[in-house]
This record gives sequence, C-alpha cells and structure tokens, in this order.
Amino acid sequence: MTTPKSVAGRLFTLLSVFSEQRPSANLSELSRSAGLALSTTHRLVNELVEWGALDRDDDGRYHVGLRLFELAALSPGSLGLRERALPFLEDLYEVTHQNVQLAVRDGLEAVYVERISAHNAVNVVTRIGSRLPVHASGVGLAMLAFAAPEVQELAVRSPMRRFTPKTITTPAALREVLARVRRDGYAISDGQIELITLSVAAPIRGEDDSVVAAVSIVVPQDVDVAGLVPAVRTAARGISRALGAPSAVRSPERGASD
Amino acid sequence: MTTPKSVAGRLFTLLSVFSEQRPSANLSELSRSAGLALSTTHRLVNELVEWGALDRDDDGRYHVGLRLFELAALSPGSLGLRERALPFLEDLYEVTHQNVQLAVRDGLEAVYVERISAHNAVNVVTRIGSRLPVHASGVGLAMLAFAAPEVQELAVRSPMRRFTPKTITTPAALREVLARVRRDGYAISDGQIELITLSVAAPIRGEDDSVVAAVSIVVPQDVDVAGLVPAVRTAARGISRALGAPSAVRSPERGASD
DNA sequence: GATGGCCTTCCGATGAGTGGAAAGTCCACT
DNA sequence: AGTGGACTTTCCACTCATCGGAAGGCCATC
Repeated sequence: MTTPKSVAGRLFTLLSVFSEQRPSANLSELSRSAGLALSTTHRLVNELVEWGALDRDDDGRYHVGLRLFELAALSPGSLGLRERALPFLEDLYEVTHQNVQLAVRDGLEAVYVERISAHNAVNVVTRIGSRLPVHASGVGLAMLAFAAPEVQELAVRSPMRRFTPKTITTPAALREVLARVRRDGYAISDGQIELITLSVAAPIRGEDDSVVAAVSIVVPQDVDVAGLVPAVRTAARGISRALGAPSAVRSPERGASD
Repeated sequence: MTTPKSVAGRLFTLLSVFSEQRPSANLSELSRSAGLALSTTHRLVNELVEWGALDRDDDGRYHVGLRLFELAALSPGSLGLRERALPFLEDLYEVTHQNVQLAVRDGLEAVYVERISAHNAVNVVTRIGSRLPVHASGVGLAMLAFAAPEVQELAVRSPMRRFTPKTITTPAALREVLARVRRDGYAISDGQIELITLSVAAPIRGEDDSVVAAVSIVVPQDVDVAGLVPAVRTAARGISRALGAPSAVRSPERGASD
C-alpha cells in the first residue's frame, strides 16, 4: 500500500480500514493499516471523530459514526430508493419466503442497499452495503443488460473474476446472458457466487424509464424458479411504478397497442 | 460561516452542504455554500468524487455517492441494527397500521435509522437519517431515561428547543417525564414536535442490557394509545431479544423470582 | 521493577495546498 | 451573430497547514 500524500487521500484511507471483517479498530491498528505515522493518524482520526464520521467507544476503539449514515441517506441510490421499494420487497418476501435483495449499480458492481432475509432460508453472502461484480450476480446482470452500450462493452471487456466453476468469465458467455436477460426481462444467476444458491432478478426502472436498480430473491440451487419469476417481476414493476417509471404505468391493454 | 483552515474540515464542510433540502449541488453552489474558492472547491470535490463520497451526474451536479453508504452500513447504530429489527418493526406495523420508527441516540439527539410509513397514516416529519432532540421525541425520551446519569444531567441542563407549546422545555418537566418513562417502561410524546401527532416509544436493549435504541409509532393526536403501548413494548422486547439482551430472554416466571 | 503496547503531546521543517487569474464552455438574450 | 453571465477547468508562485520523530504518560503483564 502506498500512502497518499494528500490529506484527503489519507482520510479516505483511514475510513477504508473499516470493513465488515473489521467494524472497529484502535489507533495503532489504524496507523498500521493505513501506513501512517501514529501521530498523523491520531490527528486525522480526531478530526474524523469531531465531525462524526468516526466514533470512539469507551474501550478506546473507533467505529464508523452516525454522521456518515445521515449523509448516506441522501444518496440517490440508497435509502431513498430503499424506502420506496420496501413495501414491494416485503410483499415479495411474504409471497416467496426467500431472501429478498435490492441493489443498485455502481460502475461494474452491484451494491446491495436492502436485504430481507428469512430465518430458514439459504444463507446469503451479501449484506447491506456490500458489492458484487455485475457479471456474477443476478441483480448485476439485470441492471447491466439494460445499461448504456458502452457500460456493457466495458463489462464484456473487463476481466471477470471467477467465484465458482459456474461463474461467467468469457465475453461470449456474458453477451449471450445479457441478450437473454433483455429478451426475457429477468436474470437468473445460478451458482455464480456460491454453488448452492441461485438468484432470480428483475430490473427496476426510474422516472425516465432507465434501469436504476434491481430486485432479486436468492434461493437454494435445487428450487424450481419458474414459479418465482412472475413474483420477482411483479415486485420490480411495482417498485418501478413507485419510482414514477412511465413504462410501469401502462396497463396491458395500452401496452398491446404500441 | 468561518472557513476551516484544515483540509479535513474543508472536506467535511463540503459534505455538509448536502441535505434533504439540497440533495445535489453544482460546483459553484458548493463553493459559495462552503465559503471556499472555486478552484479549491474544484480540487477537493474531485478528490471526494474519486473516492466515491460524491458522484457527479450527467448534468454536472454532484450528489452523495454510494461509498458513504457502504461505510455507513458498518456503523453499529445504523443498518445492522435496522436489519435485525426489521421483522419486529414489520410486525408492529401490521398490528397497528401506523407509522413505525427506529432510532438510536447520538449525544442529545435521536437519529432515525428506519421508518415504515403507512399511506393513510398521519404525516411524519422524520425521515431516515434525520435527527430530533431527545427531550422532544418519544424515542429520545425512551433512550434518555435509561442513559447514563451524566447524559441525563447534561440533557436536563442543556437548552431545550421548543417546537410547539407542548414541548418540554424545563428541567423539572424533563426530570418528571424521565422518571415516568423509567417507571412505566415506555414513553409518550404528545404534540412535542407537531401538535397533531403523538408517539409511543419503548427502549431497546443490547447484549449488555444497556439501552441502545428505541422503537416508536406515531399516530394522530386524537388516538387512544392505551391499546398501542403493549404492541410497542412487545416489538421493543423482540428486538432486544434479537440483539441478545439478557433481560429480554427471561420469561415472566423467572422475572417474578428476582 | 522492567518491558511492551497503546496513546497523547510537542514543534521545527517543508511540501501539500491555496486562490487569483486566465482560459474555456455553454446558454439565454438582444 | 454578438454579448454577457454563469459555470467549469487549469496553472503556478507563495505560504502555512501538515508532518512525524521524539518524549512522556498510562496500564497490563511478567
């Protein structure tokens, strides 16, 4: 790791020390992980704490503070979307009793902004705030298939990390899957991240009808998904309508007249 | 507004320009609002964008980026808590069909981390990420009543902002309310923020049995809350149990033997 | 008492950061 | 088409915010 020269870069490096595996850290850990001198770390961390980006526990450890949560709530792709989508996610959960997820696209990654998990459902590797590459996740494929052509091309041309033997890793395979997603209107990702799970995802459209997010369910790999696809697509359509998507307002009859 | 000298302070000032009223801004707005020179703003904003704290739209406006959302998800008082609390919040919503809210305490403020709102329920002023003073909100009172004595004293001694004629503004009134909350195990905030609404809130305990959050419902002021208190307290107890609170695991019989 | 880990404070040297100025872009108006 | 204003981007001499080594303090362990 090369230590940034700029203060901004150093602040970001310190914030990036925190992760799911390390939700809290003491000053020396931060100093070592960020590659910054102890006193430098001390000063910068104190500024982060004063502002609320970090909080310090009674035991002297630091964790992410609520100030970032407040700011994050303003991000267009996160909590605002989640709030409007929540009723439909809950419906989908009630109908399927499987893990339900909502994600947005950030470059070539899907970022999970909501998850409703079932106690007895298959374990899901994602959690809120985590990311997976678009090529390997149901929601990622559902969003990528309708993204701008240059984004799709970039995805096709970029190296695709392999998680399991089933993960898509070739341009040809990805193109084919994207074409199928566009034709079908939903994506199936079978065993791409974990061999034991399968996800069904559908794109969610915003007020200009562009795809802005995706909703998915994650089920054990041996479940027949045919009966789940309509539910996922219904939820996606409902969320799209809540977001003001023109195409989600048209009734079937009007759609047929196009 | 006095412009901070430090880079960190300047970055925070720029981030603080964003609010619910201003979810996006262009470079000149940021420069004016932060009191920083245009070129300084330009440089700092570019660093924020590179890191993902801000994103830039096609129209050149900046909004909060997903990177903060990812970090925020690691905050102990936010999305992790929300996720465990969600089933109980949903139960409470199904039972009452009123606005349900989950909040944590940050100093003398309640920060709202979840909200399930009803279409036909009374309008609620809070949204996810927003804050209200503890003395004036149901959840705030529920958490303050069980906070460390020095926190309670600080609240009692601090100026209490008045929102309506019903808002608690005197130390004596606050002490009395806090004592009642401790005795009753729940808080009622009647018309303290808005005259037309009333909230019932109950404290949520974490794994060391300290109060770490609170859940509330918000109803029109003319609703009889007596029937709602048990539902709110049940939800709080359920969430406490999900968080591993020892006191929420005891059955009534064992409780009676203490 | 000695040691080690962690944290906090201090301060002279310096290079990261500043912001005014210039240039470029876009758009509405005349 | 020309103009003016708003907005954005780039440049660079100067300076002061930042740095990190050093010192000191605290606490737990041996």
